[in-house]
Amino acid sequence: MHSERVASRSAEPRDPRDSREPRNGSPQPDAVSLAIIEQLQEDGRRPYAAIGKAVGLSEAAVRQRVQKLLDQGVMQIVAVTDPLTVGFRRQAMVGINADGDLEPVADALTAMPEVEYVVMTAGSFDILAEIVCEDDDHLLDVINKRIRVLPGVRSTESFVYLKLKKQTYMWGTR
Amino acid sequence: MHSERVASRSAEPRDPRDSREPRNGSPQPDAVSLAIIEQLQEDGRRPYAAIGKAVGLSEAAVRQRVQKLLDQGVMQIVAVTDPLTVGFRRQAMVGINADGDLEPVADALTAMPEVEYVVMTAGSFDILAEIVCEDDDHLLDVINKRIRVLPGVRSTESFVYLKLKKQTYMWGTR
DNA sequence: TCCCAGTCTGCGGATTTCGCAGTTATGGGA
DNA sequence: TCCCATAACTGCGAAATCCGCAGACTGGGA
Repeated sequence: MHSERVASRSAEPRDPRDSREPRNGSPQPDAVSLAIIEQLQEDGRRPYAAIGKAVGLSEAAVRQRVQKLLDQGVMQIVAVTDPLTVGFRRQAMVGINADGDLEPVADALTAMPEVEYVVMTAGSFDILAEIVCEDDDHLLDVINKRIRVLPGVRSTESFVYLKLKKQTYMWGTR
Repeated sequence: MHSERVASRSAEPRDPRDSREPRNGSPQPDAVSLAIIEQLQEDGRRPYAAIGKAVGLSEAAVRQRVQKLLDQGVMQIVAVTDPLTVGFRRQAMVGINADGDLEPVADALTAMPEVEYVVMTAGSFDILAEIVCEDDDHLLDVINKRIRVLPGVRSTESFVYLKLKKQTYMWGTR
């Protein structure tokens, strides 16, 4: 039954456009690793043997690949919740405009524990940051006293969450 | 096998104001369950026995509570990645303004596989939606042909992702 | 007081994880 | 082309974990 071995490594094209991605040294996962990630996006606790059966590898091989993906930071296996249902009362997306290099601003945001998500964007905001707080006072404090005073920050605009409708991590499976 | 459940939580079928819930089924997990969630936010594969030691319960009790949290849709255990590092080339946040009831618009967005995140907000956008696509054409198609034509949608504004700086799921631990 | 539903504990048996040694494939370099 | 170093995969036994179940405990409500 080895007639159909999955092209496991560099035998496969691995996408011609991946020439630039030298950023953090984390290479593009190949097709098999993507399949493993998909399995774990469906159920983060799925046994390695079951994953192996699905992607055509032995249990040990899956285990080694998962460990490598975790070590490289390509993937994390975690519990996710809707913060609004577990005690956090105020959540907001904040659009930020800043002068000059955005990196220091983004790094400062990243360092804040209330900030869960930071992304640099093209468009009328330079940075989007998602904030999770316990109440209005807390939220106001973070935005007003900690974000708006960061060097370079020119303006902010806040979008307070009213209801989370969808939160998926299964983009690979469609 | 494992619990194949977990998946079908996207549309949030539960009404937040539902009246009948015995005790623990409430939208507010108790302190012990929150502690369990925190453990699993650090490592989604942490053994039940280790969690039990950390929160002061037996292995079996932890297992039962985790299963209930999963069944209730309070929490999911999944693999998360930065889509930009695993093959998806274009990602964007889209701010949407619409007329009248926003629910149908939000539901339509929720039904789209490229839409990973939908939240109704207060502020100059009514809805924020995060979109994951394979390339520019795909992204344009989703925004232009599928979102902007939804009944009630008045306008959209897109923020294309340049670099994801932070993505955390450990708000509980601080 | 009795009953009931919900939760916890303890405990085997089944399953999974883990570490390791051996084998195979890949990519250069001489 | 040959050969070696590295990386990846497999198989397997031991240890750890998961899982289902039965019994005990608890806090209301009738």
